[in-house]
Amino acid sequence: MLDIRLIRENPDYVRERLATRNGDAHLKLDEILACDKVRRDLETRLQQLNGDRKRLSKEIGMKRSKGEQAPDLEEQVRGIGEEITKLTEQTTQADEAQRNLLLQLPNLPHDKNPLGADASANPEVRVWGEKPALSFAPADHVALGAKLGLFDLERAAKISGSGFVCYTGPGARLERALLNFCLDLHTREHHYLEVSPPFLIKRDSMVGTGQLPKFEEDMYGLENGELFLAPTAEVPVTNLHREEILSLNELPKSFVAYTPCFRREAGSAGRMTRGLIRVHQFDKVELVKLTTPETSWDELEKLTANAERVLQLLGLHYRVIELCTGDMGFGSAKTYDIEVWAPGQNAYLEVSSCSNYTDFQARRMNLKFKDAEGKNRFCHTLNGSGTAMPRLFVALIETYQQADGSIKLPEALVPYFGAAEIR
RNA sequence: GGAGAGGUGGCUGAGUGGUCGAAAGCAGCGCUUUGCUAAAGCGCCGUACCUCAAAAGGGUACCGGGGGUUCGAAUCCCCCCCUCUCCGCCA
Repeated sequence: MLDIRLIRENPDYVRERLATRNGDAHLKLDEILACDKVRRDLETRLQQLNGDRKRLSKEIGMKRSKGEQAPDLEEQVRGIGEEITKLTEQTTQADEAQRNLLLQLPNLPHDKNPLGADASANPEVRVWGEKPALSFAPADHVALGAKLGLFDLERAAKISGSGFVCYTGPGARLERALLNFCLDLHTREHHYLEVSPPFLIKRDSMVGTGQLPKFEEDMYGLENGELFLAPTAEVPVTNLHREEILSLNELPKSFVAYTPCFRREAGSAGRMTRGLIRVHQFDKVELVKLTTPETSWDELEKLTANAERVLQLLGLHYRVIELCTGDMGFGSAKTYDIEVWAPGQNAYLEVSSCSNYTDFQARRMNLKFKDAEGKNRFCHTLNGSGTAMPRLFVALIETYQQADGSIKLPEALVPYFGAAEIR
């Protein structure tokens, strides 16, 4: 959520920054400013009336204690009270209207972000490794999975519909190995605190990280819309400290969490959805940081490097791209995507998206910290997947496939998988 | 699911209709004194919003959340949420 004061004081700046995004958010500013004006006028009048009532009621109390009556005063205050009731209602309405408008606005992109309308304008930041030179035509992960019995898409569809996967045998074991590998790496070497959060999330928390109110159709909901299946561990983990004031010396806070993620993926059928590439339920190991505004940009670089380390240790070729203003997610001020090479797809797959949300989520969650001067300020929040499993799984088996259709696993994974190859 | 107890400022904890935004203690910040790895004394010490060009200042709201009674609610009434104890059920 953007700061209403920033909007009020620098409307042109905010409008200009929002206009670099896709969408029409920048056109809503006038409506918000008008609403803000109405709200403040109502509030000022309401406060005057409350003050009057408070003062006069006190006077009545004093007279009563001296044994005097004051029927005329009481009548006057009663009248004020009726007006207060009316004004309170109007003020509450204006307040809610303003908040609802603000919740529709995306975050301001960072001033230095590359400008652009869509993914084609995303600059490549760096590349690690090289495309593996296979001496044979690489098989696609769906074919490899069928041959080696790694997963069963048909039967998963029988149980739950299309877009679900059931890992089987060595596939299920490989999935588990990857999760444990990531969790161990981020806890032991990168010193993140592991948390295992709830997967069902209240509406408030979904609003806190920005999934709601705008993107309800992307979520799975239960209990008449009061609970949602977590679309990413970002939601429960970032909300851990909502409504809290953290002390300076405990920041930055770094969390790593494994959760399954549930997404409707509404409207994305048909494009790059083959096999495991885009499914309704997938496992992910997520990184989350709560920082001060002063350190958040450095921390984003570190978090991204931590996420990249997973691919480096697994020997997977990848590239890092920076998202241009038009391609960035709703709450993000700056995002790096990590895309891993998948030979069977002959394409890069996004496995990790590392974002700085600045104070956008913190304002929604009311998450603050006490700075060196003792003032309370909003935290910055960051998150990035330390990797979405199905796609990592795809890149891994496609990269390490052998001519005979078996898979030779990278060194780092062998202790987790318990064998060096799958055949 | 049933019965009971409770929810007050960073923490502990007073406060049952009016001068209570709220005693006291602890923690924190500042100053003074004494000196030595600390003590004592004094002062400050919630959040949000409104007002003000800004600072200073002023104001309003907030005692789990919402509604009600009343001239006036932390305090009385109703509903909800959460925590704890006991019982039931169950992995």
